[in-house]
Amino acid sequence: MNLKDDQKQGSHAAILESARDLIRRRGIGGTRVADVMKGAGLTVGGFYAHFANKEELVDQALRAAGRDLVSRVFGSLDDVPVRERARHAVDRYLSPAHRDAPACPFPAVISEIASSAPEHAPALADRIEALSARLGELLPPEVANRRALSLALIAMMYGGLSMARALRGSALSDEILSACRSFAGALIDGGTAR
Amino acid sequence: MNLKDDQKQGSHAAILESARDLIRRRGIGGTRVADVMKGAGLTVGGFYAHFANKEELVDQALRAAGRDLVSRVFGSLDDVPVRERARHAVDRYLSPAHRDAPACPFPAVISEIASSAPEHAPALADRIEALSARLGELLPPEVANRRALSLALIAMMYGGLSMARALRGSALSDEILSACRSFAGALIDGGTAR
DNA sequence: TGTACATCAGTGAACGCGCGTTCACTGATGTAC
DNA sequence: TGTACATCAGTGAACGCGCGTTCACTGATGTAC
Repeated sequence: MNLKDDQKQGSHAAILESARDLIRRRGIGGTRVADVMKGAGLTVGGFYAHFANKEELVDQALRAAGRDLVSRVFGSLDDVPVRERARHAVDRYLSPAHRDAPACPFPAVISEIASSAPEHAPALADRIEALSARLGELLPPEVANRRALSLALIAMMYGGLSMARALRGSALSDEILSACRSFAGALIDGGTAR
Repeated sequence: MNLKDDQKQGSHAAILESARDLIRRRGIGGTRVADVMKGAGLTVGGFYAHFANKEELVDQALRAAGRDLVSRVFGSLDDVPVRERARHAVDRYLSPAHRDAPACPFPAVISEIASSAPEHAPALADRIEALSARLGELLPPEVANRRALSLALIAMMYGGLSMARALRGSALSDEILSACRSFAGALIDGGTAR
């Protein structure tokens, strides 16, 4: 592993990082290869020495961003009481802070996958499975139908965050986040009694 | 009102209808002006006699599609018992049939509004308000916090449908829809007891 | 150690294509007399 | 009623721009001897 290789590896990581950031903020269609490279401190031409094409970059960026989300929003909850962990994670995801500086790529990307980029559906499915498995672990111990509840919660979290992002700056945006936090909490707690 | 005017009005309506259909299926970015006109049985050039630009078309199409949704998915529930109406509407929205032939433009559009088409945010806000008002009316009479519950339900419906559409064709897609139907129902019924 | 050559990450201009928009033109409908 | 002209919805080719991709080139790093 010589200097050249180190350099190339570093560039590769920087390109991926830049892509993740842009995709989160602008979606797939809104992310330009030239901008990704600029964000990594490079110029367009070099891109194709790192990735076969934009599609490959997007796929890898989506998977990386999804992994990141699981560990950042749903991780480090060890010092939170067991039965409050899920609620904690949900509140974190549905916070105004997360709306404004999203760590989650899905809101910007799911509808594109549905309507114009079906080639990324497998990456999405993988990430949703991972997310739901993780959220399932966080649910209070008595919950029986963990998987179904996780999926429904993810739908509400994703849906609420997406709408809130689209309406950023309005009172309605905050209202949606808070309504979702409150009823997601009700589902988590109610779930313990069923 | 002569023949020419009739003709132009008819074309105008056909263009809007075609745009609504394409937007629902492909989103804003995926909808080409030329395709819209083709769908209306016309050619590109004539478009600008009807709309100032693509943006104006999209805005009007979104508003029309939203109105349509409210009346089609949340309408004609008169013969359903009062306390089952909301559940009925939610089930209809979250059905596989609606996933595959969407009457709802939001899944294809919300993330675009968030990331690259903020000019349509007002149209979206209007439609969400209308939807939540309508869903609020359908909730069982005892529900207190109608507005918050409506918003949370809309988030879950929208989120679930969007994910299901992106994953169309997989078992996970059906699973998400059914999980959302079930927990939306729990929220509606649980809401009556609170 | 020094010299000549090879490798290869990155540059930046150019290419091709798709798509929104423009515009000169057509032909059917409407109006004047 | 018929004829000449005006209007105007719609046509289709062309334009301009943005963006993904290509490619000849540069210059720094690595290798052979």
